[in-house]
This record gives sequence, structure tokens and C-alpha cells, in this order.
Amino acid sequence: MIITLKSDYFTKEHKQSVRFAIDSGHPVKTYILQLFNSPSCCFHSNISSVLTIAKSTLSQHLFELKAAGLIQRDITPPAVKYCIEHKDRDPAKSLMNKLLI
Amino acid sequence: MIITLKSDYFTKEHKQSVRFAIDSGHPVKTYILQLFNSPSCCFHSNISSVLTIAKSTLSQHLFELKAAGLIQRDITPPAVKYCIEHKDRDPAKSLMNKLLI
DNA sequence: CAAGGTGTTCGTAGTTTTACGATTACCGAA
DNA sequence: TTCGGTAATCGTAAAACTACGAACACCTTG
Repeated sequence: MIITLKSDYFTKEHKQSVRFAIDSGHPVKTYILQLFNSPSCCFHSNISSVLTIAKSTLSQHLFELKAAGLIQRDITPPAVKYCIEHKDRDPAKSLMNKLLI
Repeated sequence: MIITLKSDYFTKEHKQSVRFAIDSGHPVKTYILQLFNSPSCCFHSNISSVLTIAKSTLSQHLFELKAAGLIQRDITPPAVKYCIEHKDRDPAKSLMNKLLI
């Protein structure tokens, strides 16, 4: 997507909120996010058993949520555990709220 | 997108948050949303003069923001005025916050 | 009624995203 | 060292999204 605004508005903050929102705009991603509300950690296999999507697709979603700073990964062979990442959540929240005044 | 969850999770509330988030995840839509923060109303032509996108594209974005309940339209010939729609904003906020615990 | 100004609708390319299965990588146990 | 279980990566097909211009609709004015 190539967009040029007449005045440059795409600040770092703006980009961050967009990145978070993109994840929030995907039904499966939001479903996964909700899973982490309690308990705050899930194994890949746990999530996989709840969803009908392929494991590879799930990995992709988890990767993106991690990239957005919303969850973190903890490899504990043979399984992989994902947990809430609190660090970036408050900024995300405030950005979204700002968007809605 | 055809997705079937093993347990049906796509509640009305969930769908609403996703719909809002989809809009929030589009850079131009968020840019437009911010324009309504002050003043709370803009004419189509005002927005058009700030963005480099085609007018038809702008109409589309405004249509979708309206469909998400975030803005409202007021036709005042010869111009069209869009204003903040407060009604659905608080629900949207709380849904997004809930998503982030 | 014609002309002009303002937006919307429509049809269509081009791009991006999504999901999948096959393959690969990694570790621990036999 | 081979096998079995778990998850990630890769390549690809399908679907969804974005943006555009042309055409259309609707007022208001001359």
C-alpha cells in the first residue's frame, strides 16, 4: 500500500497503534488474545486444540502477535509456551483510546 | 474468510470490536478518525484536500467508518458534512480495553 | 432547463493477506 | 543414533482488500 499524505502524519506512535489494531481486526487473532486473559499463558498445542485452523497458521498468528509486542514466547521443550507480554499493552491501550477521543 | 471455531466464540460483541479494529488498522482510516478529534465535524472536501487519495476512495473510507458507527453523515447541499458519532465510541473503547485486559 | 459543483456508486486492476500442507528443525527418550 | 512428538518455515493457491477513474446522482444557480 503506497500512500502519500500531503502532510506527513504517520508518526511512530501512529504506526504502533495501527500495528496493534491490525491484529485486533482479525477475528482469530482476537480470539487468541482473549485466551490469554486467563490463564495468562497457553501452550501452542492448547490453542491448537481449540481452533480448527492448521498448526502452521496458528504459528503464524502467534508470531505476529509476538511481533506486535502483545505476547511473548517461551520455548520449553517439547512444547512452546506463550504468555502475555505486558510491556506494550498500556501504550497500545492509550493509543486506541486516543483514537476514539 | 471462512473460519469455524470448535467452540463458537464469535459473539456479537466480538464482531463489533473486530469491525472497529479493522478500521483502526488502516492508516488512512485512522488518520481520518484523528481529523475528527478537533473539530468534531469535517466536510468531505476538507478531508479530500488534506489527503492524496481519490475522492471515490475517501467516500469509501467514510462509508466504512460510518458503518462502524464511528462517524455520522449530514448532507448539507452542496457539501456533505461528517461528524463524530459518540454513540458507539464508548462500547468500542471498552471492547478494545477488554482485549488487552 | 442547462451548467456547474459536490459526492457516491460501479467495475476493475493490482496488491496484500490468509490459510494450507509439505518439509524442515529441534529436542528428549528409547 | 534413531524415533516420536512438537512447532516453525516455506511455497503456493485462494480470498479479501484498496484504490482508481468513469459514470452517475443530486442540488443550486444562471
